[in-house]
Amino acid sequence: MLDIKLIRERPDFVRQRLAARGAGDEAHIDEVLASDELRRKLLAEVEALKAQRKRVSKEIGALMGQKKFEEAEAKKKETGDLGDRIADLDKQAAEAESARNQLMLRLPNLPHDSVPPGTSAADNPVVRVHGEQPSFAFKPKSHVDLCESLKLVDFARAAKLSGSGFVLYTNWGARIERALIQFMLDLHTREHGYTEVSPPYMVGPQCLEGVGQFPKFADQYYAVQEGLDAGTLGKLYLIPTAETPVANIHREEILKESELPIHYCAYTPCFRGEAGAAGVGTRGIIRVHQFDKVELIRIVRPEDGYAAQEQMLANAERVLQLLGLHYRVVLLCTGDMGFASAKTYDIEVWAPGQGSYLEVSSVSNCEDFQARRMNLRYKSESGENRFPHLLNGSGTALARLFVALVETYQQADGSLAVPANLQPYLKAERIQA
RNA sequence: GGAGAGAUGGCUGAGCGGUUUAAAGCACACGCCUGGAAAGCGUGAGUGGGCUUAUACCCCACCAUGGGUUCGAAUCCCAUUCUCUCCGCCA
Repeated sequence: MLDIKLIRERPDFVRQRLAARGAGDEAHIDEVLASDELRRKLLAEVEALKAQRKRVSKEIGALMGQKKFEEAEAKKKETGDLGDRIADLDKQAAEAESARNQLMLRLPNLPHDSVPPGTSAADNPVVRVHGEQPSFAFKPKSHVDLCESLKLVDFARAAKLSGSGFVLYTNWGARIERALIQFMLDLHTREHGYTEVSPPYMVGPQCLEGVGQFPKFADQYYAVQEGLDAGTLGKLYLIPTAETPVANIHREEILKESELPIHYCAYTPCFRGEAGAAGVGTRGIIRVHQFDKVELIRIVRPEDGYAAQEQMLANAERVLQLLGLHYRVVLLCTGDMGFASAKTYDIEVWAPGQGSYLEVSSVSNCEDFQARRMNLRYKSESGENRFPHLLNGSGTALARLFVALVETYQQADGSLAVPANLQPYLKAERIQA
């Protein structure tokens, strides 16, 4: 959520930054300002009436205490219709506030100054490239074929269980998945200073609203219903990312400045409806309804936000470096950034069988956008309550990492070499059919 | 799912229609006292919003949440949520 004071005081600046996203959100600023002004006008009116009611009620109390009942009755008549007028104005003010907030919840974050202008992924500058595309003496196969031949994934039976877009990892496939999760959690907790948490995989809608997934993108996620009780539908949602529960851990709290920075990492499965995405990259496990991910979250002081983002990016890159994978880092342009983010880097890993880069990590600084939505604050040394910066980054997403790993380490004989840093976890140097 | 108890500021905890402007204690900040500290004494201090150049005044709201009764609700009524104890079911 943007700061209403900023919108009031610098509406042109806000419009200009929203326009940079190219989604037309700047058109709503006038509506926000109108409902905000109406709300304040109504508040001034109703609060004056409440002050009056309070004063008279106190006088009535005093008269009752002195047993002057007749005078008290007279006073009661005086305030007779005050209650109704207050109730009416209260309702109007609440409606104006609600209208303003509904609009505000649908406004995305303002892009940071350092974000390049652009309209699509084609405009994202490459920040750096790590390593080189591996060369093969043979034509590298797709992970789909490798998973079939090495029996890492059973696509047909996954579809039998859950329909398309789901993965049944089998035998070494399941063990690789687990090894990767364990490897990443160990790296981030032991070497990068994150505290591991294991959150619920279902959360209430306020958590999705807190990080900016609701209300605008409510059609993207799985709502849960308990048994056959339709009344429970929408009380809980399957998490689309660990960011949803973990970033919300301290919602509505006032932290001490000395508690910052907070670093969390979490493994969770992620569930995404991907409405409207049918047919797009659906072959294999590149785009699926359920995938695993190790997520990094930081809660930091505003002045530390952008330095923390660079560190998080480095933390995520380290995963790919240790696995010996070729990747590049891109900086998302204004038109390609997510709703809540002020600045986002993507890490794209090379998948030789696909002949393309796959997004495995997205590292965002949401500044105070999410903190405002979830009312998360910290008390500064000087005693004022401030909104911290919230950062999230994948460290990294599985499925696509699995694809890159399998396609990169495939051998001429159809077997799979295990990268050195994964061998202690898999207790194997090579996997064959 | 059944029965009972409960939810008050950072924490503990009183208040159960109108001198409550939410007592008191702990913790916190500042001051006095002291050689320094402790103790003692004094003062201050919650959150959000409105008005405002203002972090100054003043005003409004907030005692789990949402409704209701009343001139007036932390207090009475209803619903909901959550916590605890016991029973049932259960990995």
